[in-house]
Amino acid sequence: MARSRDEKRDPAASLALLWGEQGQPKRGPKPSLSVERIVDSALAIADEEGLDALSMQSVAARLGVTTMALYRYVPGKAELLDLMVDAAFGPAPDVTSVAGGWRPRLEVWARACWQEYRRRPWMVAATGMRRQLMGPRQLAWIDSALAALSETGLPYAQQHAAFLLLVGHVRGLAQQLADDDAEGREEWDRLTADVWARHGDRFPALTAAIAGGAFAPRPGDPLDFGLERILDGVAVLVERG
Amino acid sequence: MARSRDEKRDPAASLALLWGEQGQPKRGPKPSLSVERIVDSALAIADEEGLDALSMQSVAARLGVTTMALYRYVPGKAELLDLMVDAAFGPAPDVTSVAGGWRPRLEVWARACWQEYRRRPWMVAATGMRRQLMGPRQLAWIDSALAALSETGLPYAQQHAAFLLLVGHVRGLAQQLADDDAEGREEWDRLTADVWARHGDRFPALTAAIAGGAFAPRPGDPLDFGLERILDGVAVLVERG
DNA sequence: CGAGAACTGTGTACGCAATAAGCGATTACG
DNA sequence: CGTAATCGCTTATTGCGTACACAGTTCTCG
Repeated sequence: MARSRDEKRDPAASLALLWGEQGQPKRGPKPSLSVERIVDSALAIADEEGLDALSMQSVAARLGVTTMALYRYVPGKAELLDLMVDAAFGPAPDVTSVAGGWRPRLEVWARACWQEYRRRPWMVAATGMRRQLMGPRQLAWIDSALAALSETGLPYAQQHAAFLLLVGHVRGLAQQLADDDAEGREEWDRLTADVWARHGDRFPALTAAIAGGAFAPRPGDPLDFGLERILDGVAVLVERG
Repeated sequence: MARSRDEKRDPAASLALLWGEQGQPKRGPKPSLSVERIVDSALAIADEEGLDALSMQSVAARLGVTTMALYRYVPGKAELLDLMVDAAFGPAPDVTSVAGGWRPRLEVWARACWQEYRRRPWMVAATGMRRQLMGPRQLAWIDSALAALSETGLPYAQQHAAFLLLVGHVRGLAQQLADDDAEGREEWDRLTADVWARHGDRFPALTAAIAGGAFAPRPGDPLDFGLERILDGVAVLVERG
């Protein structure tokens, strides 16, 4: 029930690849490829042409080999995606060097995370479809955030919950804005306005909000509002503690 | 550039379908299907077997027609998904009847929204891949939340931002827990523990958190923590007013 | 040094998915 | 009644993921 998405995926194999735990072969011809080169090509394709353009064939073509050659290095597309997801993020920010306690550190972390999602918009779609696998990069980011949170003195359970809250905000925003810079934006706005003219009267609160400019593009980083609210909320909890 | 996901999608057609704006035919044989029946079948398949099992063929088979028959009613799979996403949510909660001002109302709203996501875990994946389209159900939910938020007296822009924050939390949590009740959970934990034993020393904060039980399953609704934090944060803003 | 085992990239082929095009049957309007 | 619109269906195309077997390459062991 509802778990079919993992049916063709081998998490153990992904993890082994992720942590470099496959002993390299002793005999046989020199490999002309490597897992790393394959992942790099896949990332390049996703960056340049979007996730839809990512296929075993497109990756192979970019590397100048046959499609099936990839299967000597990677069990299948699902596992390749696992590797991409972990590799997509840059190195985790070193938050311990930020002065001012947990709050500014978390802020720096959140902004860095946000930057990564903005840099690779396809990540939202890629991770939305599969359970997250614990790769080295992923863990480094988590570790970095938890390091900042540990200074709150909150119980560990609440630190974890706060972390999830923060990531949820970043990811949610990334999804919200995933296509906002794209050229389809205009058509979208036109269509929405059209729907609006036709049926707006059925939604009074929304009508008022639109009239009040709630949906107008605003200057500044869209991350800010939620970030401040969340940290305020955590601060309330810390002080109460 | 990263917009390929919409390349094969006709948002105008989706909207027309969503709002029932396609004049019904005058001549020709009686249709044996309807858009509604198709969407219902598609929802049933997604609910029972997951998003991966959703194909034009599976929908058609469930309805006892050929695959191509569906194309008389729906332009393509992308548009069918648009319809599913809007139809997946039940009617928006009537929040105006909740006593106590904006805070309890928003809380009720968020919990209702959370329930909907829990009921249809595939929604996270389905909406993660495509820009949200404004369907009637969708708009009703948004309207409901904005109605509650309008009582904060905050500027409309901030009401909107607070709304996004709340949805982000709900969605983020839904994704986080999407497979948690599934039978694959055990293998997952085993693999993660294994990775942990091998490389845990590289992540001190994470190690401490795990030792402190940060990742242990906890009683109570996982939504609560973030919900309270967010509302606390908004409350700070309101009082500061 | 020579044999075979381990490993490489490749060619071919299968099955599934989305969907374009065209066919005969059906039905309301003029 | 005829004709145009519309139905569901058959057939064919395209692209995908991947199983399988083959031929060449390199290391290890006898």
